[in-house]
Amino acid sequence: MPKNPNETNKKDRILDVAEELFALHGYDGVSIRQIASAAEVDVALANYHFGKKLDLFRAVFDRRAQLLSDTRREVLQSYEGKTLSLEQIIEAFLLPLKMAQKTGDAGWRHYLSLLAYVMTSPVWNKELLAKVFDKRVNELIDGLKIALPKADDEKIHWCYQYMSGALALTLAQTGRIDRLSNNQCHSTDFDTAYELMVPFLAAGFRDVCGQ
Amino acid sequence: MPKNPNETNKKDRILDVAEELFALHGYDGVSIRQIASAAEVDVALANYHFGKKLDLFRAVFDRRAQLLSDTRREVLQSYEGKTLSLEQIIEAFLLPLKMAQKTGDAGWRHYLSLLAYVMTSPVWNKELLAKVFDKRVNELIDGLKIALPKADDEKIHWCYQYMSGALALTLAQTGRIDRLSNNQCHSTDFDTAYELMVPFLAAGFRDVCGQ
DNA sequence: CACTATATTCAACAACTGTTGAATTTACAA
DNA sequence: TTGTAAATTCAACAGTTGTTGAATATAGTG
Repeated sequence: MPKNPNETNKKDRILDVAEELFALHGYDGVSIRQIASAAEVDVALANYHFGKKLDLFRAVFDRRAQLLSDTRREVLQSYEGKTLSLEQIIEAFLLPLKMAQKTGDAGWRHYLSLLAYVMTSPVWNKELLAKVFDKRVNELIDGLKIALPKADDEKIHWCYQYMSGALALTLAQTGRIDRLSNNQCHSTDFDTAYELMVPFLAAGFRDVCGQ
Repeated sequence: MPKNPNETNKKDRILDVAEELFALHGYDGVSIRQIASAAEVDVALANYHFGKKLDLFRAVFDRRAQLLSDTRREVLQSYEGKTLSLEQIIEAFLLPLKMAQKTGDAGWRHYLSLLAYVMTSPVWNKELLAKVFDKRVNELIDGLKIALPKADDEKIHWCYQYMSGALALTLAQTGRIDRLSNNQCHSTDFDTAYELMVPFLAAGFRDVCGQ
């Protein structure tokens, strides 16, 4: 029985299950048979719909990546013309945290964990992130340069990486913060993570990148 | 021919090669045969020295983990009695960045990438980090509570996670900052990463955690 | 030298991997 | 109903996986 009883479409079921398992165990940690089995589907069906395993992985990644990148563009365009504040740029970058809580479904949570896996992997990083996200990211960095005019490029890029890392570890939902805090904090609490991360990062940017 | 021509000990060669390959492709992305082949060693030898694949992975992780945790303890003990400043706590946490540059060898760089892999993985995180690192980490968090007396525990734990993420992505050395900056910045430049990360994080902590 | 423990290799196992072609079922339009 | 394309299953392939037991080599000791 599939987790979402409304989900009778086998093609989508394969994507959903693959998304969850890839996020948890990585690309090489999951076999097509495990995915097919969990989706209650024949092994050959995944191949019929998505081709090779690598193509299935790309399909899983791309499904929500485009939506994420597009939403980021919309957010940035809503400020059209006006100069973006530092906080607004950070909020646009942290948008993934907002995506999951809006719908509230588990699929997005799994996907964001997968996104963290890709962001922190030396191999996937190069292949997958560039295609969909780089254009928006360059816009964000250009915005940072305007919002922090006194900073040189090197400092901005390093601070951007710190921001990216803080986001990635939160998206990963490793459960570590739950353990370290004796269950006072929860990995899945993206609301609190977002509320505190914005001022944390803004203060860091201002301190390192002047003014 | 092994990369380090002085390294004739096959047992150590297996560890070195496994360290590099596990860091790059993850646990499931590397086979024992690939490791043995790269180390120019028979497949069965890895099993003879380290047992099962999982034990080999643990051996690779533990080799430098203990040294890292011990060095952190020494740093913290050197301040014995005195109250730690926020910057000193952050510096103790960012110690891994210092370990690699001190020796300058590639082995540490590979290991830190592996550490990032473990830190960001939902499964390894739980199994490996707790054993060796949790004691020191709790000391660091206690230090943060003293250095930031007005902050409640929840905020400190979240800020700690942001710090942890910023460190992890840097340790991962994904090469993304190199591409985004058009090779102005380099993933392996731990010196610059450290110099800028300390004030960045300190400012974030102070802003979110009062004082 | 002979003895012994350690180190290393060889050959093989059963299980699992991704992938495919043909057969079968289902959905749907004419 | 018949015809047709899409969806799904079945069975099988060649290669790879982790692991092991026996055989051989090496190093060090008496």
